[in-house]
Amino acid sequence: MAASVDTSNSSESPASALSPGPSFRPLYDQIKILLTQSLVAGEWKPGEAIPSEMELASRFRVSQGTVRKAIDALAAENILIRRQGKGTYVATHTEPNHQYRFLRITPNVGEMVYPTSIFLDVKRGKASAEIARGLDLKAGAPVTSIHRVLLFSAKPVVLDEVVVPSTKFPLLSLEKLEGSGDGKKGSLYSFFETAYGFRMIRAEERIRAVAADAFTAKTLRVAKGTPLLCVDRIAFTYGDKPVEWRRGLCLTENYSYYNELA
Amino acid sequence: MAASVDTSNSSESPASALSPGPSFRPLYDQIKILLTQSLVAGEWKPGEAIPSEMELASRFRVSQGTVRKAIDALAAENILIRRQGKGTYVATHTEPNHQYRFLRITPNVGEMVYPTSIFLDVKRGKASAEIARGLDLKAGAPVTSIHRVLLFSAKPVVLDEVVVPSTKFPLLSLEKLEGSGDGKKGSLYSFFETAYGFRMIRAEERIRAVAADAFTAKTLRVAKGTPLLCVDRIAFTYGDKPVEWRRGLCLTENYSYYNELA
DNA sequence: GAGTGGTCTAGACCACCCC
DNA sequence: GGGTGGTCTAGACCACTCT
Repeated sequence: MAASVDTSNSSESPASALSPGPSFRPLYDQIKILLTQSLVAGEWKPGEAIPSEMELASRFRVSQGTVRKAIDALAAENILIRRQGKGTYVATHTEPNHQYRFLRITPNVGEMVYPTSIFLDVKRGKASAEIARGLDLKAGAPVTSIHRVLLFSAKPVVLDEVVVPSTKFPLLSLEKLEGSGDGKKGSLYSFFETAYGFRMIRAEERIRAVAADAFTAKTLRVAKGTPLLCVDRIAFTYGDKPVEWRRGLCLTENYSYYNELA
Repeated sequence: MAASVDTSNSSESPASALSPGPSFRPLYDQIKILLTQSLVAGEWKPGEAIPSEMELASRFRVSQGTVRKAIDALAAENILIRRQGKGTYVATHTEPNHQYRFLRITPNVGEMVYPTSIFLDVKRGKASAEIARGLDLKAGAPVTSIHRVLLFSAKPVVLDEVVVPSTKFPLLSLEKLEGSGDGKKGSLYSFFETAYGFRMIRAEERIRAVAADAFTAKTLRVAKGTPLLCVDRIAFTYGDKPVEWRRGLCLTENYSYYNELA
């Protein structure tokens, strides 16, 4: 117990000796870190409720308002979800709302439609230099790659290659992917969460335009050389650790990549 | 004065009769709206400081904490900027930090580099159906379009077409664009702000892959048919009013569109 | 030192959910 | 009715900037 906080916020204790030092850490920031640690440690699992603000306040020996501000920050990052009158929950890709949180491919016209997956194969191999760099692995480290096609309104639109470190995702196979409840429908992240306990909280993407090669063209049923979006993604879990590398080749005839700039 | 607020927050007053009605508007939300109105009315101009939290609190007859929460929201939307010890300022595209806030084209490797503009021409014409829809105009309304090339490290990378309603941007010409202090360097939005008082606060983009046509290919010095990113953008001012339509054709050999998903 | 934003507290009360 | 998040207040104190 007695998990109280560094209330003596004076000049001492550089904490981790980085840049000259902020030499000042707001209390709510320390609380936020403690909450994140509990999340990483698995104290509260995705979908579960965390303790009430009052309880956390007394546990950390701060006021409710301070806990509140810490939770606000985590909620803004989509790591926690507040539900008035019920409690605060650990976000999960399993819920319908958050199933496709990272999906930016949308129809050019009409209502949103969500894709279904067709898995082509699952292979084990060695990380290329590019992938090793992105996933923070040694070059040549064992990785597992998944190939799939995304169907929108029953038509093939995206050819995906998904690469994860084999050590973190053991026993990954076609059967396991298709056997899982949310195989065809439901995002991969939902599967990663339930099957391996990895929750993705953030991702970075780089988009380029490329010409379809023979295989891709055939898979997406277009002419070789057709311009496609090439979307490279790195996804991160708690603690900003990269876990997944992904390359999507996307036909943008009837769909496009939507983005809001603020 | 006496600009006080609807403190009687009871069930009455549907305000604008939309969905069944939230029938509850937090005080800070009303304050936020009042602040936005002052912004729209030009009471405080881009770059200027707004009154202190204390002063606003007494003006609106609420506590400092409530004003604070309203300002927090506007700061999160990049509409206001807080500076500890100095005051709260109206955000502007003029400042170096915010000059390229909406620019997502970044080098594949190495440090960020910012583009310079070469203006090709400025023409007046009528809004196409697509543009009229995007800018919320009548089809055929008078519009002014700017063509420019963006040079990164002195090499042509983007061919831009920028369309704005002529009524809102009168007397727009090549000379005016190039004569302005920030003609070649500096974003267009900086120019729009100083020359016409329009500040862009938000934008929506749709990205597709296309093949370069003859003119574009020549301009970007690549082969006709080269795959390019086609980035369509609509930019909005205060009150979410669309003001600018833009289409950028982007060579993604050494540059790519970067995006963070959270 | 005066003024501004930033943190923290303690307590009252409201809106929502579920029993 | 009791619990949870959400709003609002009033006041104390801290950190930063400028003069």
